[in-house]
Amino acid sequence: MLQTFRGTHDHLPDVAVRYDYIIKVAQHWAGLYGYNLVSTPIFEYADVFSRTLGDTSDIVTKEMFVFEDRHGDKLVLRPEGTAGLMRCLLSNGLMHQLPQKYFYAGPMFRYERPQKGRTRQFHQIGVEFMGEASPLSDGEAITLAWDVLGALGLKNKVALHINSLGDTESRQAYRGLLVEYFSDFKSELSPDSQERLLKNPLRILDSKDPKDQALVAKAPSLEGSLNNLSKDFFARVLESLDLLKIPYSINPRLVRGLDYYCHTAFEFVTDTLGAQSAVLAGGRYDRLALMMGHKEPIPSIGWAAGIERLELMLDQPVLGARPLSLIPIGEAAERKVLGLAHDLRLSNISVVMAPSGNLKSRMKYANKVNAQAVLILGEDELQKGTAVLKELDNGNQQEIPLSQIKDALKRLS
RNA sequence: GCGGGUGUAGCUCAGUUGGUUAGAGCACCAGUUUGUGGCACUGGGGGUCGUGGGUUCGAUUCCCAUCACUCGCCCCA
Repeated sequence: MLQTFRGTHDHLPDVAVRYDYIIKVAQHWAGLYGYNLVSTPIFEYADVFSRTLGDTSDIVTKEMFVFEDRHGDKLVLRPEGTAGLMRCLLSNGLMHQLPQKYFYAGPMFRYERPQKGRTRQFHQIGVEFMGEASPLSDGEAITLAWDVLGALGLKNKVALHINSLGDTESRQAYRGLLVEYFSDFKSELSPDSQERLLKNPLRILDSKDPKDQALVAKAPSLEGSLNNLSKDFFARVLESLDLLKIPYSINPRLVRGLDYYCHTAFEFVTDTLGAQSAVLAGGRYDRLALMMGHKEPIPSIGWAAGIERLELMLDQPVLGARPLSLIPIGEAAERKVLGLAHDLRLSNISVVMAPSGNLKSRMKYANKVNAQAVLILGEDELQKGTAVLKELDNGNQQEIPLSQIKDALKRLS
C-alpha cells in the first residue's frame, strides 16, 4: 500500500530538479532549431499504437499497459511518443500545413521487467520533424541531438551509430533475401533468432548470440540491397554530419524494432548504463501516416531520448536557486516579516521563512535549504527599523536599515 | 516473459553457526553556546530484521511462497 507500483518511482526534489534541467536544456536547443513544444494525452485508443508499431513488435505483444474504460473502449498508456504525435497531426488537420516541427517531453509506459535505466513509467524528450523529405532534415535532427547531448556535458560518454534501412522497396527486397538465407540455417539459430525469423528477421542482425553472429557475418548485407535512391539519400545524411564534424560510425547491424521506420536509423549509445546502451535514438518514418489511414505518406524524421538514462549519466550536480532565509523573532517581527517576504518575492527574490524553533535550528534550516544569506529580525532590530543580514558562505554579518535590504541583497548576487 | 543475486534504523552497512533488551557510521533532535549555521564534544529519539505462511520449546537467522530492487537475456529510450 505504501509502495509504488513495480517499475514506477517518486521523483523527490533532488532528482526532479535534474529531470527538469534536462528537459529545459533540450527544449531550449530544440527551440533554436524551430521545434515547438506540444503535448498529447498520455493515453490513447489502443489502435493508435497497435496498428502502427507492428503486430509482432514486442512493444505491442507484451509491453503495453492496456485497459478498457467503462464503455469497453480499448485504451493504452502510450509506450512511445511518435505515433501519438502523428495522430495529433492528422486529428488537427495539420497535414495541410506541413512541415511541422515538434518538441515534447513526458512519461511513457512499458510493461517490462525493470532494470537500471529501465522503468515501467519512464520519461522521454523527443522531437519530430514532420512533412519534410529532404535528407537535410535527417542531418539537422541528428545535429540537434548532438547539441543537446553536448549541452548536458555527455559528448564524451556517447557514440553515434547510424545505418540506413533503405526505402520500402529496398527494405522489402532485403527482408526477402535475409529470410531465404537464414531459412537454410534455421536449426542452427538461437531460439530467439528462430522466433525473429518469423517476426522480424532484420533483428537477427544485432543478436548477441555468438553462433547467430557467425551466421550473420556471412549473411547478405543490408547495404547491398539498397537501391540508388536509398544509397544517395544515406550519403547525403552522412555528408551533413561530415560537414558539421559530428563523429559517427556506420553500423550495418543497426536496425529499428518498429515497423514504420525507413532510411535513416541512428542511436547514441553508451557503455555506462549496463545492458541499456541506447540513450537517444530515432529514425525516418515516412510511412507512418499511411499506416494510420492517411492517403499519402508524410515523410518525417524524429528521435527520442530517455530522461532516466540521461540523468544517470549527468556528472555535475544541478543546483537550484539559492534563497534568502527570513528569521523573525517574536510576534511583532513575525507580522513585520510577512509583508517584507512578499515584497521581496515580488522583486523576484526567492525567500524561505523559518518561523519556529530556536535560532540555532533555524540557522541550520537556512543551511539545509542552501540559503545564500539569512535575515534576522528580532525585537531590537524591529525598534530600530533594521535587520541583521548574514551571508552564510563567509559568515559576514551587518545590521542594515529595512529600506536598504533589496539593494544589499542585489550586491550579494 | 526467462535465468542469477539481494532485501536489518531515513541512508550506507555490520551481526545473529536458531536462544534474554538487534549494532555502527552518516542523517535527525537536544545540550555545551538563555539571539547566530557549517567544526568539535556529550546525550537522545528512531527498527513489524521486505511481507505472508511453515518447521521449532524458541525464527531476524532454516524452508516455501510473495513483493520490491538489482545483474544478465529478450526488447528498448
